[in-house]
Amino acid sequence: MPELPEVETTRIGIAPYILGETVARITIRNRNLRWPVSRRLQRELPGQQIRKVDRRGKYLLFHAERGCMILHLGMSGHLRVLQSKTAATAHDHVDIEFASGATLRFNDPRRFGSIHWTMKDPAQHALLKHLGPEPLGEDLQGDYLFQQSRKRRQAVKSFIMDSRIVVGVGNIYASESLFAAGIHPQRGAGRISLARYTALVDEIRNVLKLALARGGTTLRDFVDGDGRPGYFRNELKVYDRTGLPCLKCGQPIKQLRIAQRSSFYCSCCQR
DNA sequence: ATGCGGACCTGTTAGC
DNA sequence: TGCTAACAGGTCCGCA
Repeated sequence: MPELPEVETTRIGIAPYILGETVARITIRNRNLRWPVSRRLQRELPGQQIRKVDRRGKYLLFHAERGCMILHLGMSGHLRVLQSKTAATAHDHVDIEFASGATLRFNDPRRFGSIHWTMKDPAQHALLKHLGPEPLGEDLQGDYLFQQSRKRRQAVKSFIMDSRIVVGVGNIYASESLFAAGIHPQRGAGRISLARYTALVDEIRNVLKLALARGGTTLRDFVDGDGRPGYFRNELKVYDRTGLPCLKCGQPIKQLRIAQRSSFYCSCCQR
């Protein structure tokens, strides 16, 4: 479900309801997410106020007074704020209940998501420590990608989806930004010029920003913290458009698998 | 060191 | 219509 725009849409959607609120209780119905939900979270977060809701890559950071809850939505995870008592349904694994009566509910059918608790600087957490720069910040520049990619034979699509290189570029937006930049997804990362990486960085930003403005992409089931779908699906130029005419040249969009992920491109517009 | 495949899960869809 | 296989928005780990 979520790439960076969906995670950010979720953050923006839920933050107003939980900022400044005090956690009253945490109910865990199924602890077995990608990693077991820590018992320390359940023990230590109640009684604390949520001071800030941040995002790092696709991780959401809930800063409390003493400690930080780190949450990843995985492939199918979803957060909602419920204003009143609502019966749990299938895959409602964790509830963070607030003194106000509101509940932050984590639902995740595939359980690829995870929830962690740290009392240190979350940036030093093992899962966050080695993350690359944010694509919407100043640190991501064409020359950075150019330098990092030298001597790498890996497909450029896998390269930009590597969170150690840059965070937040998932399978949809990798295909979309490579199309916009006119780069073939299978081209070796080390065989792309500085000028083309500069163009690619621009397109990664454009695609992510537009997706964010549309509230993310809803393919099947993504909804934001208020239950609304995202509308970026209407803007997709290549993703899931196999066989349909390229919107630039009219040739049919092609599909191939790169590192076990479906990849979409136009063989005429992308080299 | 880099890069690949496998693994973790359930739900939906395509194809026979 | 019903069964089965393939696939799905992520990413860590272990092995070559």
